[in-house]
Amino acid sequence: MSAPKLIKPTESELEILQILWTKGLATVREVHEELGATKDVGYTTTLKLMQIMNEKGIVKRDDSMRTHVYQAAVNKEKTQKHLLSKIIDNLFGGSPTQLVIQALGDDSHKASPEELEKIQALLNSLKKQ
Amino acid sequence: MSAPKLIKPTESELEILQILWTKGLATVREVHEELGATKDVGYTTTLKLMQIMNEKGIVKRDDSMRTHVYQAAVNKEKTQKHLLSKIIDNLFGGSPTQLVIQALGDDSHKASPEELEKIQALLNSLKKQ
DNA sequence: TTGGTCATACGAAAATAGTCGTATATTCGG
DNA sequence: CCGAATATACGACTATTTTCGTATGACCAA
Repeated sequence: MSAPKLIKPTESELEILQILWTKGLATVREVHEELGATKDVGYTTTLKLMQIMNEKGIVKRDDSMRTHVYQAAVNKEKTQKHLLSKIIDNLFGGSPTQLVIQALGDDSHKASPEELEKIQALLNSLKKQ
Repeated sequence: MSAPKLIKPTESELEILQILWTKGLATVREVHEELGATKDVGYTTTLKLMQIMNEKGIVKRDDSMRTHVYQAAVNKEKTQKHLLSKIIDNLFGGSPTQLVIQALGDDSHKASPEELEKIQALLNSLKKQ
């Protein structure tokens, strides 16, 4: 067995992870500027957060240059699944169905017809089993 | 407009809310004993938590008796929806579809055929719109 | 009535998370 | 070479959450 490594990123860390998952590689400044689109914090705050994430092993960095380059060190799908599992237990009493129903009924995040088809496809394959 | 009251229960508060949502009415001792099934904290910890929740308006209590009786003061579905919405943004980049896909693929929380039918039904009604 | 049990109140320590100021080093244009 | 801009390191302050010790009062059985 390799280390299971149950990571539990905080909310701020999750915001940064999202950016890294999208960009692949990024400097602190790049991350900070993208964060600036939604929140307003100082540059050193972002820096510190990313340093801590590095210590925790959530991100990796290449510090061979003066400007360090970061990337996510945790897998996106694994992290999502892990956190979601917690939420299913914590918020939906262990029932993923309840979660799915609430999610699909969320008016502020409507799913497009194409997305509905994706879900339908997945549903079909689950039914077969 | 009535007060929107955006409540954001912490994790511990959520554990307590789950119990109250299920039981309807409960004393601190009852909640604490049910909590004891999964975690191990002191009685006064549970008490304090519930007192704080009362101050925040997350729960209501009847303190006309020596032993106070608590109940949830926030709606279960509304709370789930609200927190889920945050998670969709925070963890799934705003895509409920991605969340649904991960949730349905969670091996540790399998959905039964009946539940899959429920989801199918909801999916059908969404497609019609 | 009195001691043991059980209840709430309350203060405050401990743990976690987020924020930023300041120091210091590197880079680069002029 | 010099100063402005930009980079990281790091300590410390703030806020929030979780935890529990202790005080105090009510209740009850012997």
